[in-house]
Amino acid sequence: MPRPRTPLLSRERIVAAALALVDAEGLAALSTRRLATELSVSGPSLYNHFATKDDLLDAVVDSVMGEVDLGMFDAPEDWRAALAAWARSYRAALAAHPNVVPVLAQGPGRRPNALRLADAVFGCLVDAGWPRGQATRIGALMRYFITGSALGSFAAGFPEDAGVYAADYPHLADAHRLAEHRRAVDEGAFETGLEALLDGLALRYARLPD
Amino acid sequence: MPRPRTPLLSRERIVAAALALVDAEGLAALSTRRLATELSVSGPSLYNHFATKDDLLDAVVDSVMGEVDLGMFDAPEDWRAALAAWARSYRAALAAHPNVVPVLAQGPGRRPNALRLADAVFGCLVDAGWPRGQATRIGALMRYFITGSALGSFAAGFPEDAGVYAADYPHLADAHRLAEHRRAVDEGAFETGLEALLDGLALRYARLPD
DNA sequence: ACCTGAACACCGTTCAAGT
DNA sequence: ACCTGAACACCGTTCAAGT
Repeated sequence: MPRPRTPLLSRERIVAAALALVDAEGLAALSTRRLATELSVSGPSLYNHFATKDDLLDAVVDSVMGEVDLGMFDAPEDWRAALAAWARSYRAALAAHPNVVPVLAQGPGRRPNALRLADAVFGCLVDAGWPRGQATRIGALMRYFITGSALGSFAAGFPEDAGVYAADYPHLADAHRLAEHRRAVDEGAFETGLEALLDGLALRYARLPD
Repeated sequence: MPRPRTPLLSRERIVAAALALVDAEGLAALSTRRLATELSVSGPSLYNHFATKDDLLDAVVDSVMGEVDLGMFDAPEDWRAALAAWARSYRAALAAHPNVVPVLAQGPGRRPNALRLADAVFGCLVDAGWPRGQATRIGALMRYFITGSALGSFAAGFPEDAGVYAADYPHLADAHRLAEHRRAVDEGAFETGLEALLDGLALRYARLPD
């Protein structure tokens, strides 16, 4: 059935299926052949819509970045509130798709939504009076913290098997129970870190010469 | 030449070669067959020393974690200074091997050096008087920030091609020059973030009931 | 115990062929 | 323009065979 009158595929359909696959089974499960099967199509068909698998992955990543709200930068009350709101929106978008974070954390590359995000954050900080050099560093360090917090659950990274800890790691005696509170631990750590970070930055802002 | 009298391989030799390969060409370049060739051995030979490729990768990751200094936790003067020294040592170890960070950021799993590290940090905070719940969150948020900062250079993530930014991303007009200052930007962002984070945490520590 | 070659079920990608 | 099957050079892993 070559060349159907109405195309079987579209970039949107491919990206959606790829994201679903990565969400459900991880980055390693995304193969062009597997994805094609999922779309009821033969492997090479995808190459009519994307030049390479990396190209496709770029589109998947940028579709996740597109979910980040940037509205708070349109008419920011103050930089701290805008940054906090943006950080929470950013983290929520990434936490919904943790398996793509390693790719997206490599930097914006040429992905439009990633560049738009970087532009908005930097612009807000400079408009608020931060020197350009400092604004760059703050954009970077916020990204460090947010991507790091979405890269994988802290709590889920510890084995539930209590036997792992006994004797060798005395302070981790209760670590096997982290899984129960997985969500609360991760969310609490993010909120604590975000507020601490903003407090620390506010101290520096107050010291800025004007 | 099967079964030489002195073994051709050892776990150490394999891990060292794998790390060198990942450092030089990235995670994607690490294949069992390629690694075997590098070691002048046939592909399946590796399976005498590691059960699977994932097993081998675990050993590679833990060898990097082993480079992190934990000595500052032996007799810590104060939690803040110890945490700062540890964070810098941790980041330096990861920044030397950025390509393995996505793997290691998934959590400690059953890797001994990763568990030892988590144990030392948590123990230091609890000994300093932090409540256990807070100590857990601080351990998590520090890891978020440190792994995020080592996951990929912020500066290097922006294309050097100035044409990418023109018109569409007005605030990023100078982003193409980030590459020149790559190291300074990344280091400056890490230091600013670390100090801000610790300042913010110190504020909370001062408010702790005793 | 530790290495080998052969084999299996997979990959990403190219390309000529179809309509 | 958009899909197909065949083909190429790769994967991770198993296994029987060697010493």
